Order: sequence, then structure tokens, then C-alpha cells
Amino acid sequence: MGRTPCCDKNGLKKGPWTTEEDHKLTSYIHMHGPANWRTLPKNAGLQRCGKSCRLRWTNYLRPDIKRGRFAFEEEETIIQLHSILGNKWSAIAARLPGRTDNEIKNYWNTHIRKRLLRNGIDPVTHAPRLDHLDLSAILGNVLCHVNPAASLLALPPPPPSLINPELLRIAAALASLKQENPELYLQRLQESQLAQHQQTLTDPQTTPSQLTQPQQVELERFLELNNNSNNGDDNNNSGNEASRQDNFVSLPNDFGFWNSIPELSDWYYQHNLISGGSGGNVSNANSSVMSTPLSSPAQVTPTSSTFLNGSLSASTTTEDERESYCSSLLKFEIPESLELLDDFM
DNA sequence: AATTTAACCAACCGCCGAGCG
DNA sequence: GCGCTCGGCGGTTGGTTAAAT
Repeated sequence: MGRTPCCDKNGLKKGPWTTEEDHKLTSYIHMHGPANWRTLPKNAGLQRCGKSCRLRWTNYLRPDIKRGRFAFEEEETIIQLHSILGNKWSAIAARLPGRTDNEIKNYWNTHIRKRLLRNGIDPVTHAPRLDHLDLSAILGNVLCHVNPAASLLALPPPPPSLINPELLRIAAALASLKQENPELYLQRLQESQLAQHQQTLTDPQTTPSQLTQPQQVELERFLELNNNSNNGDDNNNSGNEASRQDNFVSLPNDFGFWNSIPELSDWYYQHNLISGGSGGNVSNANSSVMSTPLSSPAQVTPTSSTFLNGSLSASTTTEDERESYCSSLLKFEIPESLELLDDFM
């Protein structure tokens, strides 16, 4: 047996509320409290169903509702809670004073969800979207894994000579597999657990010459595509190096990553992707500086460590910074071992 | 200036579970 | 135990506004 409607819809008003209706509802609730929504509209002199009244009150008229833009901390909380609770908007709202479930849901769908998708993160599972994963993502995330700050960066790939050949070999093998057998490619990615592999990335004992000819071809194509896509993402700057630089602001490096790869940091410096310091020597971690693309060149951003400490204040954050932080918050967990993946090849 | 497109968000709809007779 | 009501929840819609063409 189907349920009867919550109220007789005949003659009842729908659509946006007028200020007069708001006033009637508010006055009534102030006098009698929000009880018995079914009889409330009649008693309050409203041509609305009780459900509509309740929604209007809880989502808009309630005095303790906080209006305006979500603070950075609130957004951070939403993401973290959503990763645990899923689409339990009311449960999430219960932990965000002054915010309604509807407001959080709307904000999630219009802002956070899109941002996660742009970052290649599945907003439902909070995991990377393997179906959208490409080699640039693989390499990029390997870099991210080595250095948490790298997830905040949008640096182009370093030259092949500065990347560990083993990693490139795997990337090239992945490229071949992806072309030849996309299903198996995805399967391998899922089965394999890429591990923390700093040495693999930077091992000076091996050289690019160990790559086979087809692998080198694949690699070059990949890097070319990656470079192109990086330029493409920067259409507004038209790939102009100067204007590109304008969009970078200082980001202190306190992860020691660049110290571990002096050649890499030199290369980035030489290509004006690292600002500050001297001659690209980033051996002094405290004084070394990396750059990250942001909306305003003049604006000094919080450090990556402040992002990671979650102490970034809402007043200082831009949309891009939030986006970057989302990436780091839900950062691709690099699976266990690169060798495991390699073994599949 | 006019039109189209995208973004935002208030409100609606249908389903569900708790509580009650 | 059953049927019904009510309040609550999550998904979706559609109107409004802003931005782009």
C-alpha cells in the first residue's frame, strides 16, 4: 500500500517563499515552537504543506544558520567527513555548526565534487579514478608520493635524464600495455600496489641508456604529451615563460625532497620553475623555495606545511589553493611497490 | 546590446524508519 | 503484527543570476 501524501496538495502554494510567508512562519514558530508540521501551516495562516514549512525553517529561517562562503576549515571538515560518512549530509551537517545538510550537499555538488573530479579523484570513493588515469598521472603521483609538497605543484615533468630509468621503463611498459590491452592495463594497475620508492626515482646508478628503443620512443611521446598538456592547461598564459612565471609564487620547501635530487632541482630552477635560492642549489632546505601556480603573483601563499597542518585560514585561501589542498588531502595513495607492478609486465 | 551558457542554490519529490494506536 | 502518520534524509529539479560569446 502506497503512502498517502504528507498533505493535501490541492490549493497549496509551491515555489519560492515570499517575505510575508517567511514572517508568518517565523512568528508562529517563535510563539509556538516548531511542532507538528502538518498542522502548523494552517495554524500559521500559510497556504503551504507542512513539509515545505519545515524545509524553509530548517534550511533558511532558523536563527542559528550561518550564511556565506564556507571557511577553509569547514571545507576540509566536509571532505574528511564525507570520506568517512559518504553522502550522509545530515550527519556531516551535525558536525558543522550553523550549516544545513542542504547547504553542505549543494556546496559539495557544485564545488568540492567538481574539484575532486578535476584532480582525478573519485568523489564517491575518494580514490583515484583509474579509468581516467594516464601516464602523466602515474609519474606525477610517484613524484607526489616521494614529496607530499609535490601534490601541491603543477610542475612539468623533468627531463628523462633526471628520472630513474627503472621508473621510466615501467611507465613505457604501461604505455604499451594501455594501448594494446586497456582492460589488462587497468587490471594491472589495480592489482599492483605501487610502493614508496624514492630510491627508484632517483637512483644514480642507472642510466637512461638502459631503456630499450621502443621504451624510449614511448617515453618521449609521453613526455611530449605531458609537456603539451601542461602548456595546454595554461592557455591563458599561452605557454609564455614570463607570464607563466608570473603565476608562480613562493612556496618554501621543507620536505627535503629537492635536496635529495639536486639535479632535478637544478633543472627546475634553470627553467624558472623554482624561484629564490641561488643557482638552483637547494641544498639549504630552510632557504630553498619552490614555486606553485596560483592565481595571484603578488600574493604570498601559506607554506605547504601550513596546508598540511590544516592551519590555513579561510581569509587567505583562494579557489586554487583549496583545489590544491583537496589534492593533498585526498592524495593518491601510491600502492606498495613499483616492482610489483613491474612484475606484471 | 542581445543571446547563450554555466553556476548556484532554494525548493520539491519520493523514500525510509521510528513511533503510535 | 499491522497499518498509518510524521519527521527526516538524499537525490533531483528548475528558477535566478553571472559570465561568456
